[in-house]
Amino acid sequence: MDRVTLHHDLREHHRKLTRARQAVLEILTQANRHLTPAAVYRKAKIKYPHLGLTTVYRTLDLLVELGYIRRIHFADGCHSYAATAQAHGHHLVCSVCGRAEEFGNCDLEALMKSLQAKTGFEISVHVLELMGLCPECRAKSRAPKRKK
Amino acid sequence: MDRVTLHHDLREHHRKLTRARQAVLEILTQANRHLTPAAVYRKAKIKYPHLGLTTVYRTLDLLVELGYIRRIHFADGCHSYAATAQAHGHHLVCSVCGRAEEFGNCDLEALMKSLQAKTGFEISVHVLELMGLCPECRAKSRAPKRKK
DNA sequence: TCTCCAATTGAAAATAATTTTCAATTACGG
DNA sequence: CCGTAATTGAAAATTATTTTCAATTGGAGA
Ligand SMILES: [Mn+2]
Ligand SMILES: [Mn+2]
Ligand SMILES: [Zn+2]
Ligand SMILES: [Zn+2]
Repeated sequence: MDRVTLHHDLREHHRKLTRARQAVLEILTQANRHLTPAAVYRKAKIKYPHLGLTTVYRTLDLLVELGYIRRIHFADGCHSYAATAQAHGHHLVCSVCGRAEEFGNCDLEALMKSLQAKTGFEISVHVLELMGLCPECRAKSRAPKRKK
Repeated sequence: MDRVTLHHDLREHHRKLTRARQAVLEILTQANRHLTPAAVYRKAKIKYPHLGLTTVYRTLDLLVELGYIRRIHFADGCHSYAATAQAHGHHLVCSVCGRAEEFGNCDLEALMKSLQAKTGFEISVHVLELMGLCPECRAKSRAPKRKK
């Protein structure tokens, strides 16, 4: 996941390691939460002022392709991104603060087997995303409301 | 799922049963596949020429809210909709023809329990979507390629 | 270290997608 | 039927995303 690995992966695809790419990945990796393209742009621009929004869009696509980040889907206001550490990871997202926790072991084998048998579909991809309250936001929401 | 049920559900929310709403739901229910807002508009407009795209967007939101349809997410070109028969249904989508097969019993209890314990998150919502080839498209893709 | 060139970039413009406005219309409880 | 809140669709406004293209840059190879 570090710069070296990225550089390596990029080389394999005949792509270059650029400041723009480093900035975008860095932002998402350190954010520990999901971010929209616009938010990534805003934050990354601080580290690398010359950055353009177009490049952010292109970079997000690239990083998804390489598996460094994943697209998060919401009921409304779709399209946010979160960093991934695992090759096959999913996210557990806090609906209040946006924190995105990665998890693997999405054990869907049994379900998929049974569905393949029942429907004849040949399943190749799955999208799994869990949403709720992170421990911190959970505590806050329980705490007695203060003034007003 | 029929008109009567819809009328009833709408009444509970102080909403009216209109031709536009009937047209949109009918299209999605009979389509047996996922459709983008624009596609729904195109098709529904045939049954009800006076229909406006704005209304389609509003209606899709409403139907999702009432649980008659569900939003389908794709890696790219997000945002399609598919009808649902079950209160808690997910979709198995064919990546070639778009056919959307509904399934319930998404048995994620064990996974969620384990994650709640491990992370402290209080999980309340989950998004699960499976993609692959439907039996028909599967057969076609296997069949020897013809001319050219 | 220097060269060369494919890959990359960002501004601007073009598109696509979605939402807001608002005056006219319609569903439906009474 | 009436009265009225809900709905509608055209047009305009916003937002989101993609395309263009000339200038710049990373990095493989000399
Ligand atoms: Mn989505
Ligand atoms: Mn489920
Ligand atoms: Zn939180
Ligand atoms: Zn198919």
